[in-house]
Amino acid sequence: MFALADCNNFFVSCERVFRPDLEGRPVIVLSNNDGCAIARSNEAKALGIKMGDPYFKIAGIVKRHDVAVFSGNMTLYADFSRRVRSVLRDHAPQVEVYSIDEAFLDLRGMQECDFDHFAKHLSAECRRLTGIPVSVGVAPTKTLAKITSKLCKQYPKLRGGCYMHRAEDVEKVLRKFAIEDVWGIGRRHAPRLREAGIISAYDFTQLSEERVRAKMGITGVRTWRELRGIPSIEFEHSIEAKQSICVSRSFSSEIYNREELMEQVAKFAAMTAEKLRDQKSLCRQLSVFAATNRFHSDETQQYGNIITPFTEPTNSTLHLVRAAREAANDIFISGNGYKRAGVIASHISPIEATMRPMFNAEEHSQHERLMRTVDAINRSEGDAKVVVASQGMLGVKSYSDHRSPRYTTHWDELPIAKVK
DNA sequence: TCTGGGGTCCTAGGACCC
DNA sequence: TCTGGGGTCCTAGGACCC
Repeated sequence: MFALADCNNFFVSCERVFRPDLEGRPVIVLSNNDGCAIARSNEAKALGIKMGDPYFKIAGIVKRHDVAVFSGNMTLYADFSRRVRSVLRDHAPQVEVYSIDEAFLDLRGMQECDFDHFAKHLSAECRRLTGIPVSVGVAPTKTLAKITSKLCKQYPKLRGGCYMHRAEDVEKVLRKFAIEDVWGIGRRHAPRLREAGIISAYDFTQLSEERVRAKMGITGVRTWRELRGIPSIEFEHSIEAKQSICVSRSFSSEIYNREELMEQVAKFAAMTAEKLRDQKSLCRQLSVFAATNRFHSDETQQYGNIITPFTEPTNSTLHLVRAAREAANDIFISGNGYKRAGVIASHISPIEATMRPMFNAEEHSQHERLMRTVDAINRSEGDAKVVVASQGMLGVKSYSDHRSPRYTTHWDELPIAKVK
């Protein structure tokens, strides 16, 4: 058996932990730059606010219904995510962290277990110890566990946990489960399937394997098998290092100045280098892009993209910032307004498995020490205390007008600290 | 005025090799 | 006119996820 533990309306739930007055009220959390709604309380969903709705388009609803609005506070959410994971690890033999708000549990080591009781108990423990409501679905495959956890959200009677395994129960649930809501059926295939009369998850299971393979390839077959109760998606027991690392942002307003674009991109490169060092990796390639505002169709459009290979694998802020600035300089065209930019590190390998450079060994080790020292200072004194000068002294050019305090990680931001 | 960010896997086709 | 066969590696693009 597998379980999926899924935090309900996660970002909203994090905000509510320190704002219990918002219980029962519509709440949304916005993406970077206060651009789109990326998390909604049930009350906000009921008002018709959709995932990804631009904030300016729902401003009317927000005002009329007094919706509480928050800018994304990723530091806070990451800390709550860590707390929930810690509770999960205390209750299951194996945990696979799937996203910031979801984790699979491998329960194959727990043969003689009342899984329904287990699911409800785990949900209650997460709530008690972290304040976050979590839905726990247990089923014979990961895909079915996903569906089961959605049931928990739909039916409060299940008290946050449910075990689904009997064939007749599975069939009953799948008959009512819309095909487009199945994990692995995306926006591309769902309409095609619907046209072919495949409306429910159950309909999909009744197709022949050959037909599924022909239409959707091996990934479709996996989903098909999982819905039929045959585990076909691996449980990932260990966290692999990322194969690519990307830092990108939209800006609060277009950038028309060459040096300003170069500084912004340099910041992204510095953040990328830190992430590489955090996972003890090196990269052999950096790709830099900068794009104009795609929503302004009357203006000159550009999507500039430059790939820089490194002769030696690196995770040095100095190397990445230099490459990023040069690329941004080459992409920049005077007169264009850049609304979004980013960098992507790829061809990533672990530091351990990488050959030491044959030349410049001395310089290389000094460089490593410098980066270690910078990381140590920034960890203890707060982010970006030490930066490369060519990043500029300002932050990323973006709005976050409704950000809550980082209650659990930044003491100085607590409301009480400001009272004195 | 205002429209998110960060990943993975699969597949087809080209380059290249013997 | 005729113009092998098979294998690997790499890459770009598509589809999916939260």
